[in-house]
Amino acid sequence: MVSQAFDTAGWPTRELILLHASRLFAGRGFLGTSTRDIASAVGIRQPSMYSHFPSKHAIAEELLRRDLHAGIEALQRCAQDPAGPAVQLYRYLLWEVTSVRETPFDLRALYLGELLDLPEFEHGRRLNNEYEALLAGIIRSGIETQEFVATDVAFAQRAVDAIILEAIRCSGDRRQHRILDEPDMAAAFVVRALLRVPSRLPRVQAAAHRAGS
Amino acid sequence: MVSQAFDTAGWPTRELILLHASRLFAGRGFLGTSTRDIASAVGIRQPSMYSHFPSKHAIAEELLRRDLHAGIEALQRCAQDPAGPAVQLYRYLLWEVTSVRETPFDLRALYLGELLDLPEFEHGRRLNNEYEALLAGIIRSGIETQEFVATDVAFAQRAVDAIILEAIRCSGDRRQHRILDEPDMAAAFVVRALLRVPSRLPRVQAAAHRAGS
DNA sequence: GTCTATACCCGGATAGAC
DNA sequence: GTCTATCCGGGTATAGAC
Repeated sequence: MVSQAFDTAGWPTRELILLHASRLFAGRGFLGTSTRDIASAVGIRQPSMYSHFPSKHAIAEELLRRDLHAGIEALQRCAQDPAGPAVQLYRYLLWEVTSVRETPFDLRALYLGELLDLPEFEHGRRLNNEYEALLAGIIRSGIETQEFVATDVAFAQRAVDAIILEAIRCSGDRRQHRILDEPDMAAAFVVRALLRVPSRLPRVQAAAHRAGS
Repeated sequence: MVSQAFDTAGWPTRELILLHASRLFAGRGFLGTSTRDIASAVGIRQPSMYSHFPSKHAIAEELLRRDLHAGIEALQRCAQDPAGPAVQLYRYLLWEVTSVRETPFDLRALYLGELLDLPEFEHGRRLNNEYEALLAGIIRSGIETQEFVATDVAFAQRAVDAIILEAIRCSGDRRQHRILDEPDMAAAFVVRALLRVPSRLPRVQAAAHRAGS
């Protein structure tokens, strides 16, 4: 777990708190990380954090909010693509896995741990539901137009989520490069499993890479 | 999160500790669950736990050890099947998802949270590596015999892991029945995505269900 | 094996000087 | 905005009676 490789010179303290908190949460969980750990990673004293965030909870909430807003926007954008559900889904997965690879934040704790189950993260849960509904919409339309196999929508959505979450898991290991967090591999795996005619995959890929990716 | 539905009458205290601890870990994480919470769920006082386990860590370790031993055994058994890698993988997934559905323990925190990253769980990490090596072996042989698509072994293994982990995630929600934790759906999704000729899936399924499932 | 009592540390958060 | 000092609750674990 190297997790640096980003130039943090000149970042405002508030951003540094978000950055280091996300990485500490990833390693020890939200509840396992203390505000003292975060402050010490940033290089300030523990009470100074409270000039930037009213509570530890607020730090995680902002990380969640930023990430889910970006995901929801990307999904809405992809869902408008006239090339149909398979290309829409492929494009979204490319965007998501690329974004996970490139963000300086480590988002693992937000979705893999207990965080979203804690009662105080009601707002994050609402955003997450909105996100999942958009994803389910693309999948449903693919099943209805018979571009995808006739499978249970909820099941297919879970399977897609599973691959996205695994990409998030891998992003923590910055040792191994380009495994599941290789955007085209992840997107191809999912779309191939869903396409009614899997041999159409190369055409879907080509369409997804054409135009404003 | 209802999580009961099992008759715990007559269970020894030690087993009750494991049961309730697993469920509390699932909801608040290992580090977020206190020994007081566990004791109170079992119906004893907090120090009484130390007659059964030398530490909180030892409780999680036993849960890990039991689950990984069972998984490793099942993988070894499936890997000997003469019907080939696709059937071996399909059978193993059936076993795994069924086992996740039926166990009274809630195993989510063991694999989804920070637990395996904590330094004190070195033994669990070793077992987990052994488990993953066996799974990778089946996948590798499928790629070598060209029953599976020519893909990166590590990538395919991650994808299979992703689906198993999602089944574990779903098992917590005992509200929604039979979604990703429907054994045949999970197994079919994975094997279909890996088969070089996806139309062979029905034959693989039939073979997997024949004989000592 | 279970209890009460307790040691001792570390958690989040606040007050108030600079 | 950052600091020192501090409050107070809750954490794991142990001692020792029953």
